[in-house]
Amino acid sequence: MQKTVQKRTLKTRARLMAASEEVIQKNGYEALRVEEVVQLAGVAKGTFFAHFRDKDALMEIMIADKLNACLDQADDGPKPGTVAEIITALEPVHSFMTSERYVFDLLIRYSGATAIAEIGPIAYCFERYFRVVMMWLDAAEMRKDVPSELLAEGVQAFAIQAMSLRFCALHSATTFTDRLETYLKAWLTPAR
Amino acid sequence: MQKTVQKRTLKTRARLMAASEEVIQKNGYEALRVEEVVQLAGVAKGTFFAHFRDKDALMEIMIADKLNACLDQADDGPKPGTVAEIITALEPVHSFMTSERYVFDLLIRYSGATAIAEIGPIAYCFERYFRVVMMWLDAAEMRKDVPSELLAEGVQAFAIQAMSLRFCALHSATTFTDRLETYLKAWLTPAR
DNA sequence: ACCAAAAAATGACCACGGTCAATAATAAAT
DNA sequence: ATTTATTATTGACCGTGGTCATTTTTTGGT
Repeated sequence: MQKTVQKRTLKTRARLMAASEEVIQKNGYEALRVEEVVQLAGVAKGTFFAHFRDKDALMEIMIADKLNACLDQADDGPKPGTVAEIITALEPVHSFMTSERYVFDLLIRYSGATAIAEIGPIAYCFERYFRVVMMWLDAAEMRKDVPSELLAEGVQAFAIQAMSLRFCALHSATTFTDRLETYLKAWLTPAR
Repeated sequence: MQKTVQKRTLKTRARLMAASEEVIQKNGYEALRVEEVVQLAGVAKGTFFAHFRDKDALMEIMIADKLNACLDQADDGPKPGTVAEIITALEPVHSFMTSERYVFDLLIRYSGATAIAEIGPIAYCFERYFRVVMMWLDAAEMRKDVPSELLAEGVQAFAIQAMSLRFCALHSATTFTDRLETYLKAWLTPAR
């Protein structure tokens, strides 16, 4: 049982990803068509699906890539110590996550892995988001009656809630930042 | 400008909904095919789309229907006063929401209205969920440093988080109920 | 250099949601 | 009762994601 991977495989895959990147650059994520990608990459349709389980699998990779870049940015900057600073530090992340409705929906759908074996790139990003925030909280002046893992999970939950409402006309009176700040102050520094 | 609605319209619509109900009973929401519904209802495919904008629009209605029944149940029962009681009271609601991955995803996707004019049946359910919880919280012994609207929004955010993780193999060590209880205790009755 | 086996690529084909010009049924006007 | 305008239905057709038997390319052994 040998299972050599030919170098041509990597080349084809690279071509497909480059083509995808180009297509996304042009019209955004939602408008991406597999047909257009394979045509630009100069391969047959079947080849695409030999490299990616389905269209979503490609999207997961492309979106997680960008999201990781945003998380790098958040990770490299100065450690935020207050709620306002945390929100500012996460701004690029949240901004990308809500850049397209399609992107947000896909992120939510793949935020948890369905099976242990296949923790996807997006689930990994959420894990990273969680860890980054938890580290910040550990060093910051926040409530100490509950472990910081719990606090970080809560930050994630509230961020998702605030982002959801960003798409919602009913609640657009309050801005995303204001809403998230209200949530996080109440969550991280309760008065009682 | 007259716009009479023929009675045959109502009849056709009722047939379509009855057929949908039957199909869903048989194989669940995800497996529903428009073709199967129209065949069972004895109408052409085009007729379906004259009655519902798209497949999702039908799903919204069918799912919101069931969800409203669950909310009725929660609303009619005795008012819960503690975190544990609140979770118990909401159990039928959460149970239905996570009965199928497909259902949960659709709920999240339509939880907020995209435009004021078209607040859909699912967005309405979420509004209802929020109001029911807020009323309970008003009468319960919870933190009073923030308004109960905020508390209720938080409960919703945490419930969604806990439900998301229910689908996630990585976090399946903790049960849904335990996790939600941990969240809500920390949110509603912080020690400081 | 040649051959057999494994890996990769191909494109015709299918499933399914959704559209629309054409047709049929109904209601309103005379 | 007949005509006209409005509303509802039809089904052939399309776009797009995804499949799979077949063909082409690569690899390793001799």
